Amino acid sequence: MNKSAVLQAWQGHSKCLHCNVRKLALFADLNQNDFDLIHQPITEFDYDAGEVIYAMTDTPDYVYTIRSGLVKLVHDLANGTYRIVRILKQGDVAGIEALNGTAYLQNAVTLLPTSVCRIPVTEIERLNRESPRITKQLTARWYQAVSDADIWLSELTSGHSRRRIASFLLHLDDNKQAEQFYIPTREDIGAILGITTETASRIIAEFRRNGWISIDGSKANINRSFLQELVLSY
Amino acid sequence: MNKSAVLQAWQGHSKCLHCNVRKLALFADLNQNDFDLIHQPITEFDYDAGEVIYAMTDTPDYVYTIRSGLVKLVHDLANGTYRIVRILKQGDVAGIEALNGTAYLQNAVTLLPTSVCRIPVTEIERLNRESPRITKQLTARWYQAVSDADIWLSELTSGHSRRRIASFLLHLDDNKQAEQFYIPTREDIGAILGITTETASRIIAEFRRNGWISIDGSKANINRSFLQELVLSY
DNA sequence: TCTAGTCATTGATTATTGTCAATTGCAGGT
DNA sequence: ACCTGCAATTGACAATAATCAATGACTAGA
Repeated sequence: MNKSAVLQAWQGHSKCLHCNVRKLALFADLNQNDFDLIHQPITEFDYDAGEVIYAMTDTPDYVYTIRSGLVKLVHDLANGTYRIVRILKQGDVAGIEALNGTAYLQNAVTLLPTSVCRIPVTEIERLNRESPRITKQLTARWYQAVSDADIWLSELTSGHSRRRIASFLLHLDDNKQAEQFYIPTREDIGAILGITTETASRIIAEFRRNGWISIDGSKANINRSFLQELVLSY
Repeated sequence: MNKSAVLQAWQGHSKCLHCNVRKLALFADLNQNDFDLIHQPITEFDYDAGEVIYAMTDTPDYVYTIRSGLVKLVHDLANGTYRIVRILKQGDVAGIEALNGTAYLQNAVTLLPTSVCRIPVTEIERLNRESPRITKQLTARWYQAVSDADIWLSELTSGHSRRRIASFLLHLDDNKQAEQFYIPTREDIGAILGITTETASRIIAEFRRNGWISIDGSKANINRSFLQELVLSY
């Protein structure tokens, strides 16, 4: 496992206000006065790909905002396998369940080099008591988590694996932030869709032969129409 | 579709305070003063089995608390099939996503005769602004929704169908509120686990022959140890 | 009690996926 | 350029699940 670097730790009001991803994130609606309410430091962390941001066994004291990069939420199963329940991108919140004080529901692991802001739960609770402007964003973030979970559950685990993979690729394409999107390893795709690595590999290789997807390393482009047709017909 | 009956509509403070399922529900921590803040009526509805409490296409103006009965959240897929993403029981909240104002994420359909309280979103928002006591419960309910979705996603859609069914039966047994638990139709079990009706039927019939489950109509009992072993080994 | 309708079960067959194993491709380090 | 190691792909075969079809069981009404 690689080492992570702490870039900056600051008293909330100094830098958050001018953060260039804030408009996407949990603090989108806060103003100068709100930031002055923050007592504990908000810390920025940088991770290499494959590092653990938090584990299920960690005390749930922080919520994380993703500044850049990509994060998978990994649920370990009793039989030694694992499932990936969501992928988070810039502006998304990881570990919002810490606000309930019980436990993190999954492990958060970076897929790419990733930068996050670590926000103490105590500060979010304080803001929620003393400023109305965080409340709407919190509701939106909870909604996002439930909505994503439900969509993954209903869309990505239904039908044959060919349909699931097509559906997942379309989902990645919908959420891409550049011309290409990051395509996970075949093993991770298997853990997302509930199929084996080999099945994932076979079908993606087939899509590639069909010209429905072009892959260069971990970047990919798709031809949406063929995949959309496949999703509907199966 | 059957007809539903409105039992009572009241100004919040009069009956909620003495409601016998309140301690389980969203209003668990509220006091007399909090109830006095409620302006719009909270209405109790009774449904027969198979009725729709709300549909995805409805305007998301209400959150529902389940007083008794059982409710399935049904996500319709583009290809005409459907998936069940959760089952809700007494004390659970249905439609919490209405608080984000966008849309209901699924259709809520009763599995048994069911009684609910319909709470206007405006009243929850008012309470959230004016009383701190609802905030903790709201967080807990959002957490519950995310947690349930993630558990269903990771535990119930992993492995072969024999394992999934065993896992689901254990889940039902964990959440039972009496000696027996309600076992869904084989079609619904299929829609929950992402398998066909026939496969669900075959495996449950097999479990029955093995003596791992006994079924009387829609009520069932299980022998946990055999099923637990199966979940771990697969 | 009889009957229509729905749900559950089972059989036969095909299609899909998992499993085990080998090979190929590719990136980083020397 | 040459290893080394991991990821991706492919093959062969077995296991599992879907599909199509029929039968049995049960329930609400007539």
